[in-house]
Amino acid sequence: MVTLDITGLDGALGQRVYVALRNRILDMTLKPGAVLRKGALCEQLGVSRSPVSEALARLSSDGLVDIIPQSATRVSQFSMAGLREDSFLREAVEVAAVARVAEIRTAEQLKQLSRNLRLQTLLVEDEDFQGFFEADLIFHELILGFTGFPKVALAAGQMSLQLQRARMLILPEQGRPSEAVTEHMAILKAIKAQDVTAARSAMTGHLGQLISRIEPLERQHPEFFHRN
Amino acid sequence: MVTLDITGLDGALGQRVYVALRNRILDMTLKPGAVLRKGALCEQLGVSRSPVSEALARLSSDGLVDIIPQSATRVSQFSMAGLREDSFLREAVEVAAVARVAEIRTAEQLKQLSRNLRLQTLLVEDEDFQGFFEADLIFHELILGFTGFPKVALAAGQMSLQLQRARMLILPEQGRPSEAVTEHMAILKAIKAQDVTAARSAMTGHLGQLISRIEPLERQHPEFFHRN
DNA sequence: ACCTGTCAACTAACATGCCAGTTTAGAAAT
DNA sequence: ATTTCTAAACTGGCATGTTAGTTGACAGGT
Repeated sequence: MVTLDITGLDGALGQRVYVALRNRILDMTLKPGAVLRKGALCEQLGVSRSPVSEALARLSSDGLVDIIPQSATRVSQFSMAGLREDSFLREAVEVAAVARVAEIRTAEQLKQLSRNLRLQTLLVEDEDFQGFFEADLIFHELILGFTGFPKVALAAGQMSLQLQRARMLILPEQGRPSEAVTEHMAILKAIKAQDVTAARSAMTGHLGQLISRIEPLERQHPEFFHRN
Repeated sequence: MVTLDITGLDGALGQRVYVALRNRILDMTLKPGAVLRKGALCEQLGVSRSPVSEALARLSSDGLVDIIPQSATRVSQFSMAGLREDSFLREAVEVAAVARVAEIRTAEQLKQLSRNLRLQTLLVEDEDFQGFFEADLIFHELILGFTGFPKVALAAGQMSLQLQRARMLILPEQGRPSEAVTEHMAILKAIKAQDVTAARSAMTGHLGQLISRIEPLERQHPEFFHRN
């Protein structure tokens, strides 16, 4: 039984249920194809069906669950085509963002990115891969935020939901974190130099690494993918 | 009183209510700042509060309405900053899309775009601006679709919701439709020539026209904008 | 005249009962 | 043993009663 808890979250009940379920889906605790029973969720969370229904509806519009009317609600499975689409969209937004940031970045912003990058280096040296994972996310969020457009980070996050979930399946690979740090350094270098073209291609190359590592997952974990 | 009707739409009640309200908001029949009363909507549509609540929740996550907890639900007002963000995001996606389409387009796809463009020319000559408006939308949707990534068109549409609404306020401008057709022709020409760089800059220039025409609206219609 | 505290009337959020469509297991027929 | 039909037990969608938080007006004090 998956443990779910909405204590410690704030906001309305529906919001809390949504966040709790979303986290469990994104960290792959709730596996693709798993059936979500409204009644069971209500009992487990100690709330009524209203907030649960609302949460499931939102997850459905996020593409994280599939609601089959009058039948069942399932955690959505991956489709490689869908993941490629998500990657294309994410790349479109992050590349546009890094291009803008390369033009308008301030000294203070460069300092923040440098600081994050030094942290990444240390975490990789210490082989703290969980910590590196988080620092990696923050590096990208910093760049997205430096566009001055808060919605850009939100949109990129929204489009990357399935990618983030699939990423959980990628086996830790010898030397990959260190490569990623090198790629991040190239991005920062281009931003610092205000070289828009270099920033674009550095980001394109970096993001391309993820989808190319996701591609093999369809053979490794066919049970999580749509039969096509 | 705004007329609302969900007959003629299919799907679940919540879906129909959502579409009906969404259309009224996007065509500016429901004005920014207008209060949406659940009770009134239920009575008017002849449904209970459940599907209406669901619809409002979805509109809220689309950013088309603001739900003030325990208080009221309002049609969201514009913020120029938000519109600039939407424009940035839309540009990121549509430019990436046109770049890809320039590379992979087929002869049949070129034919479809040419056909649409000829239609645009005729509609402008006939001064059928409503018809042109729709053909314009279809031109962009065709390009987005030709990426082979259905989600791209959906994402672009999602990001452009506020822009589409604001566009309704732009006064018909002498000669603008004909200019737009010229810009569309430049885009098609670059796609035909498989000139990725030209396609990107043609699309960038074209989309930049819209936001530059939206900018003056804040002075012309201050009542529709957030006080900042 | 103006600030302040209280209260009534409103709202969205939540709980729960009900209904209709889907699924599935088992019985019946072949 | 296999297929087909049927019915019961699920599910999600809808209606509606209940709760709790916000707001705005009004009364009373300064």
